[in-house]
Amino acid sequence: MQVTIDVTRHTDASCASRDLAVRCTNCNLRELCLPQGMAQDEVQKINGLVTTRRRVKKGESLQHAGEPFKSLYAVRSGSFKTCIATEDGRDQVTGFKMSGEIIGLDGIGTNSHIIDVIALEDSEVCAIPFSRLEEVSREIAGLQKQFHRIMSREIVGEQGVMVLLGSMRAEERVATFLVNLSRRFRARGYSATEFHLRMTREEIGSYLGLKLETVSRVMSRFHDVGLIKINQKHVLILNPEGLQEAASPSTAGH
Amino acid sequence: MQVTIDVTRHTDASCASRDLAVRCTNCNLRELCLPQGMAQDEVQKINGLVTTRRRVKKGESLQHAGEPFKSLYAVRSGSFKTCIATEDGRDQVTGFKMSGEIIGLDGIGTNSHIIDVIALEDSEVCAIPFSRLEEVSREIAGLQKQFHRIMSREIVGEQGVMVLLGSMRAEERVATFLVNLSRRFRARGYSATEFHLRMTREEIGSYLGLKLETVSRVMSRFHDVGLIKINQKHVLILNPEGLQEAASPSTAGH
DNA sequence: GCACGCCCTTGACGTGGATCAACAGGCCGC
DNA sequence: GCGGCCTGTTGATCCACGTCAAGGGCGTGC
Repeated sequence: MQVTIDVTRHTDASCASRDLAVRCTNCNLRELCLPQGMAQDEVQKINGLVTTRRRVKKGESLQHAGEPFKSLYAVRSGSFKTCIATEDGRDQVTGFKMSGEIIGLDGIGTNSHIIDVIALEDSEVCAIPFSRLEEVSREIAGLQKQFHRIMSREIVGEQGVMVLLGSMRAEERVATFLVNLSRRFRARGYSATEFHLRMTREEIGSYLGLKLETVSRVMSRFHDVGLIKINQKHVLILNPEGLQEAASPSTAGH
Repeated sequence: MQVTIDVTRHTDASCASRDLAVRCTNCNLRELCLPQGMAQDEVQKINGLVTTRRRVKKGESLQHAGEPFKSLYAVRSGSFKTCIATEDGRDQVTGFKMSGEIIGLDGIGTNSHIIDVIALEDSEVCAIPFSRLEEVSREIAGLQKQFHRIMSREIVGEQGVMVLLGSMRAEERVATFLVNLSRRFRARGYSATEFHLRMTREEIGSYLGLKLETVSRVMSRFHDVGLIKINQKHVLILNPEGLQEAASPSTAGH
């Protein structure tokens, strides 16, 4: 009886058995996450970096704006939205984070977070104490390099969003969003053409600088012209090339 | 005769005498630039980081998208715009860089630049070979920390622009832009209320996600209601609080 | 199994900023 | 000093998206 219960626990918690829990070496996300591109022996040296796992229930927050910055988090499972609340009451979604992605880089500059991070589903993260990360990356050049790459890619990704917000029309924004999600799902071994949106139309709209009605309308239009099949949060991409084309119109135009 | 010429050179190039040229220790920008917040003895150790100065004439480019990434640049004098050209022909200004600010962080992730950087006036930069920066920051914790801070602030700054582009109206965008410029001029010891725009209306519009006509109209409106006095590129801020209020409306509303 | 609330969809209408167009001022080369 | 070009201003019109409103599907708790 006792035994049965333990086993169930291990199963539901995936590879959450105490010892393996904090090992990057054995993590199936290592090629998406912090250890990506690092040599095998280097990865072993960073096993100790992750001190704790943390579970965050749907709707709960992982970090709050204003809190002191201590740790970065690597998403182990589930997904999150990152939001900024401005002084004047605006609240905007600035990104969605999936497994293997790093959260908390906003806190480094001022030692306190400026971004709220909220779980879109029951999720789990690996906490990486930042002072340890800095120490270890002074010793392991591969870790240092990889951390710099991650920050730089964050910067580049945001520039992409700036272009989206600054110069794309509603249809292009939504198409770009779907293509981007599709790529990220594929990179994680999921279907690139069929997936479940974890966020509401309002959250998508906030991220894309559109109102939820516009997001809904554009998706319906894509559905009507046969680019996708969409039913509430379930998405099926019927014509990936067409969607890509809708995301950056003139690309295939020449 | 020979002597006279040398002296003139030194004057015009500011502190550009060969030895001092590459010294962060003596640079009057050290509290805005890479050495900011570092201990005196640490700053001495990074003197050697800057190997070369580079002059860039107005309209010339400092780096081009697609070029291999070798160095970061610290703006020594003058100013730049950073632009992304997307595959589908869009070209958007993603930022303006002033003295003390670091350029080139976009290249770290992929080892090649994705951003074009163009001088808005005759300018000068300090080149910081990135491999040297990584080496030295493994030895000097203060440099490592400061470099991480700079990257993090870049990320946070871009999130601010995302909020601007995603949820602000035209007047708020322009007001925010002017307030931001004002702060940066003040931080550099210039007047916060009277300055010269180095960029055109079109460049401002591209950055703010507006058309040049809209930028012009909004500025004229600000002029008419007495917030600013604007004549072509010359700006005089008459009512800083009012402008701040226009930038985030409900802030002072409660 | 029913009722409530949340999320999504769809329609009708309004508007902020884009577009199109004309013109004016400043700067540069000749 | 003059003409051409680039940049900026301003007006008239248009349209993409926002706003307002109604209704429907689906999950959840009692």
